[in-house]
Amino acid sequence: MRFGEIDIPFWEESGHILKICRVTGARFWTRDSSRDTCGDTNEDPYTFIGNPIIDGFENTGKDLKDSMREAFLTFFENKGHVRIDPYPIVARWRDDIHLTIASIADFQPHVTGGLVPPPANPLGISQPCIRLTDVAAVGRSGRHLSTFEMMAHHAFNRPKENDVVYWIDQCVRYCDEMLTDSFGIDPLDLTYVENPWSGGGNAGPALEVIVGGLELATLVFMNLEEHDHGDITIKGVNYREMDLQIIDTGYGLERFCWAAAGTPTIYEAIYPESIDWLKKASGFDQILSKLGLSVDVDSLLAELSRLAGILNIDVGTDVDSLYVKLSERIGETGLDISVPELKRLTEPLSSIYAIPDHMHAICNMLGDGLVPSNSKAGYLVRMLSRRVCKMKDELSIDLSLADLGNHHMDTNMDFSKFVQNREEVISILSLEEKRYFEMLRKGESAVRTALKDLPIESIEVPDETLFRLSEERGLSPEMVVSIAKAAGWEDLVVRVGFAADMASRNAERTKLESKAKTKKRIFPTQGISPTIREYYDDTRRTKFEAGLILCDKLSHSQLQELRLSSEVTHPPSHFVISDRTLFYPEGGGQLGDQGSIGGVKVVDTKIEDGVIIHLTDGPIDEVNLKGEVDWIRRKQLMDHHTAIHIVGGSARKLLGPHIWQAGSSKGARYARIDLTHHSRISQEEMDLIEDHANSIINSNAKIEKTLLPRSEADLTYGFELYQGGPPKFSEIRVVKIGDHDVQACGGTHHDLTGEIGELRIIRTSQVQDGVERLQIVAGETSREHARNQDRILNESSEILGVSADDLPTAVSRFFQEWKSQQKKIESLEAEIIRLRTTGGGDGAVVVNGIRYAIMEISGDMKAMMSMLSELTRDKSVPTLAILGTKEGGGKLIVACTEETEAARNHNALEILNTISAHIDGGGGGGPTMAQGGGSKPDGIPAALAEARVLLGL
RNA sequence: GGGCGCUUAGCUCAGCUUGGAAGAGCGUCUGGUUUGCAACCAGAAGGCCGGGGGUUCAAAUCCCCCAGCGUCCA
Repeated sequence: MRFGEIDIPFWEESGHILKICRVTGARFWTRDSSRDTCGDTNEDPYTFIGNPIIDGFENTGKDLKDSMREAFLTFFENKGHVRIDPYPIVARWRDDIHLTIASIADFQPHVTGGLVPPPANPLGISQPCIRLTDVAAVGRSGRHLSTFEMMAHHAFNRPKENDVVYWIDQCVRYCDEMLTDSFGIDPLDLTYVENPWSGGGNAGPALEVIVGGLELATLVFMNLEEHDHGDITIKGVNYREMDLQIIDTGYGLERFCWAAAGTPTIYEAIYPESIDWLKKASGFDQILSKLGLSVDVDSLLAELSRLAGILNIDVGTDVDSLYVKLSERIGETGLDISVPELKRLTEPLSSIYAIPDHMHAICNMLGDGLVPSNSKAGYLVRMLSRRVCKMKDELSIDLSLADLGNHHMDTNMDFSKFVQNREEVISILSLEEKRYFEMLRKGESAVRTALKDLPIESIEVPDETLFRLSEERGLSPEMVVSIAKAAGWEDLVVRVGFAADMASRNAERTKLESKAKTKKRIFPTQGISPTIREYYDDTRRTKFEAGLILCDKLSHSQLQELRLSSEVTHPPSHFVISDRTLFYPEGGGQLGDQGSIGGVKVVDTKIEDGVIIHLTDGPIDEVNLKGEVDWIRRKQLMDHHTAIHIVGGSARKLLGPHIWQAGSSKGARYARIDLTHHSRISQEEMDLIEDHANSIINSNAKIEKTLLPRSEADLTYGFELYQGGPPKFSEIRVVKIGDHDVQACGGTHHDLTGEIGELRIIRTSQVQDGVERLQIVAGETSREHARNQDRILNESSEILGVSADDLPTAVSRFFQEWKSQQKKIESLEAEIIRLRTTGGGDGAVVVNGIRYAIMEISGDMKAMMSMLSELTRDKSVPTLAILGTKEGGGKLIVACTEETEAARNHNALEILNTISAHIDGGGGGGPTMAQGGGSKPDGIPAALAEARVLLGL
């Protein structure tokens, strides 16, 4: 049997026969001996529209989803599966994806990698998921969703340990029984298509479960992992059998609902109220009646949905050519509609369908405490919000994004389960809409500037311009064209196929970027067992003894790859590895310890594969080492680290559950913490957080550090634990500060908060949109900071001769005076120039009707320029002026009155180039105006003298 | 995480490609005009061209670093 083929006793018992699909060539199993397509081809239209294939569900919308989910979970509970609560939609336990994209994602990589046991085995779950790869097709295809729930039953087997819950045969039996018995699907309608699955380093056989042209579920039997010497080769990659073999199923809740409701599109099955509401708000009925279609609208919609489902809409699909195809296909069914008519109907309709879907995703993400941003997961909420804003504007709906949010939460969600409160979600939506309008407003002038050289009668905007406006300003090609039309370019249209080109351009770029960078090993740590870490036992101990394992010189390339922090004052020359140590290696944002070991100085400490590396300023020649950690530095690092936890907890308490740690750094001089927050943190909020944090210090709360198994830690504290990022080990070190804050953390902390003394938040800044950085000093650095501030104040006020209290007023007064005096000097200089130039000025002679003004003046380039313009402006007095100044290394200007004898007879640039040699300089300009400078100011008189000789004066 | 862009008058923005006297519109002020106006006419004030380096005789303009803001992609 080849990989991917599935032959189980169930097939024969239940009367399934193996067939090859006439269209796709796929192997599939069916009970229907007359069937010759697998069910998922472009020749298999939906059969359930207007004719539900799932029985027993009368309702629609949220109620339908709730009862469908319950039916699924109950079925599997009755089959011995434990029901598990869904995980958050923001996948904070993973660092490879931002959002939960499948039920199995909940258990990756820790459970699927065998590091941690599953929460139950077997288990049933309905996991809300978000996938944005096909977001462009949502609302158009009739079946695509960005948010959906993946219902699933999972089992984790270890066949080598004789621990097998169930495998392929039993899994298919469960599936088949549920679909036919519980949901009343006609067994003859069911097909199981063999379609092996591989991805993310794993692979296995899989079955797609198709009913009525719709893929209702996928059953994956994950039993292979990538391995260089594996004996199974798939697509050129070698795989071997895994110790852990996983039943990974996925049943589309919304698709079940659709099949049970039989509505024209999936959207009407799950968001019926929202769609009716949006149709009313947008006057969709009027749009329809204006079209004056001769055909019945409902049957047209049903037909559209069936066809749009078959026509594959992918990212980058060219929508225009799709319309042409769609119109042709509808024509074949006897309905007559032109492409423009079709567009006018489906454009607003697809928005009405997509808005509830997008709002569902948005509310889920915000409810989970996600903050909109211009990068990472936060960008995904922003992108969806902007899509909704745009669709809503195009529909001319007089509702705000917040209105849509309120309606959606009322109609389609049970918001009580979310960490974020409803008011906060609404205020974030209002903020996002404001930002959207701001972007549009700024976009208008950007479009005008970008198009200013484009002829007004143009039909197309250059591709490059559209790409740039889209990437730099967030303006889609449609927006650009509509703005440009309003500004005068009335004939513009978006080039056919442009969207597809832009998508493929992005795809191309992404491909180039995805060259995986693997973390390189810097030190020869292979074969060395992990160093025994003694710094956790007693955080106050500074002296220890250890045995030497390895000491070697640091190579040049090692030094370069180390990326030492600025707190490392001496460059290291050697590295030392011992069997045990008290030195804390850089990790979790806390910098490495310093001190001494074996008689040499330790300038920094790193860790690689559990082996701790002391970076030293010299070699070690003894085997039994004595080490001592620099306690003053360590104490300061602990002050800062514990303070960061306290401040993070305080911010969370005061600002809300959307506050997450987005990064942190703790050095000896100061520490900082990056927090997700939707607005800038004000001075008042900063003060409140500081006060709250200091009250925690003053309460002298106990700091407990305990080691817990991952699953136990998850269960006890939830995902809030992982502020510092996804956990990497099966055991979690939990640092709990009284009742204030609890986090997974490997850093060194005090035992009591009072040991810090005091902390101060000295600065806030924005790292990126949606992420605020707080700079913190604690303990000794806090006092140092205060002293330093005092010193700056004292020195400044001493210079001005005022008291520190009067500093702001004094500085402002001096600045004002400085500005007005500058003005006065300028106007006085101008006055002097006027006086000198009226009446010809000194050194001016008139020859053949041309005035020659050649003189040295005292003043800068600017003064010289204004004098020059005084001299050469008046066309009734043709003038050649040559001015020089000794300032700035020597400057020369030559100019003649334009359009006069002076300009016809003389070339300013030639004169300048001849005389500028005297000041060792050069210059440039045109025939009527040239300027230059040099580096020998004393040559100015000689230069001017030569000019006189040159001109024969 | 990876790009790209922006920062110039109180506000909105040109100018940067190709270095050579800092611009427009709106707003403000003064004067004129008008029954009236989001009116018109004439004039004026208002700029560390984000900060710091560099190249150059000369930088808003070219190069590097930093900061703030925006945006796209993952």
